[in-house]
Amino acid sequence: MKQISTRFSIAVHTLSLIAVSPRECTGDYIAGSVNTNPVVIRRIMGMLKKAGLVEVRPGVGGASLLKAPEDITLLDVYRAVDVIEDNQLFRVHEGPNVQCPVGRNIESALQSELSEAQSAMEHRLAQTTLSRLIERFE
Amino acid sequence: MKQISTRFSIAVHTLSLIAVSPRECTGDYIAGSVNTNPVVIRRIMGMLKKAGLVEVRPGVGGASLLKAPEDITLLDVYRAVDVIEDNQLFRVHEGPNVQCPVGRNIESALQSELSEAQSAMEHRLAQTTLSRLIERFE
DNA sequence: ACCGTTGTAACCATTATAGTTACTACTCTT
DNA sequence: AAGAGTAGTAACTATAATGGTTACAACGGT
Repeated sequence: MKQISTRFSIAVHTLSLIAVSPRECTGDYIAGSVNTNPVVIRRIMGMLKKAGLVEVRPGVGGASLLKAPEDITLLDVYRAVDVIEDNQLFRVHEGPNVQCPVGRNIESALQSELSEAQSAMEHRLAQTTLSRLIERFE
Repeated sequence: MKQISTRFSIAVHTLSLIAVSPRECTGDYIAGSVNTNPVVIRRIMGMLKKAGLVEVRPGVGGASLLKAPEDITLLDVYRAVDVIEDNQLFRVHEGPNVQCPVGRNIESALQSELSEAQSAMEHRLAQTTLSRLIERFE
């Protein structure tokens, strides 16, 4: 199957780097640490900017956090990079046969359970802050 | 982003139908309830069979559960249909720069947090049984 | 004015998905 | 023995997300 995009892990990497690094972090520098193309980083930075997590100095270059690392959770990043469609982790097949009792009810019955499972995952993501992550490798 | 494949929800639909239906469930009948192509159902049935959840009578047709609905959880189904690759919900970017303290440590630091989040989701799936689901629409 | 940087658009190769057609193998019924 | 209906699979297709790439315009400091 498809997994959740590396956009998420790259975004966490990027934010960690900005938080930790003493020097100005340009897109190229970050790309060098992540080991990918600078455009990939710029795309992700655009999402992080839109989410209000970072600001970027255009022209001169360099990014900085808009929130303290203690106040950025993995859930914030996960949401910022728009990593699941329509905010629904599980996709449910559409148009089941409404003549059938199963077909008629499966969607709502499943959705509530799947939402619970998704929430459990996201709740756990919300418990890890960026500061907690970076303290492991400073 | 990509979401988790409808294979999962179709598999749950299929098992529910088998559990609920008084008549023999052929692939074509299930496909009619799910509203998809019979081959899609047969493929999923193959996975459910391999996981030991159902048995299918070849030739004559019809499927039946190999476990009681109380003993089949959503996690069992989710695992059976092989819905995430390598059993890792989150994909982490590969080959970060090991010269960089962030690049060197991000993978293991992230992996442990992401595994926790994934486990939280799967644990919640394990709490819902097929019987609990079907009692809502019998 | 120049240079390095950011912000995008456009394109491409790869991959998973889900539907479809087609064919073989199997079992029961007649 | 033959036929009808079903399961099992292979193969092909269209669609879409991903992640990398090139190219270029806009911006700001030296």
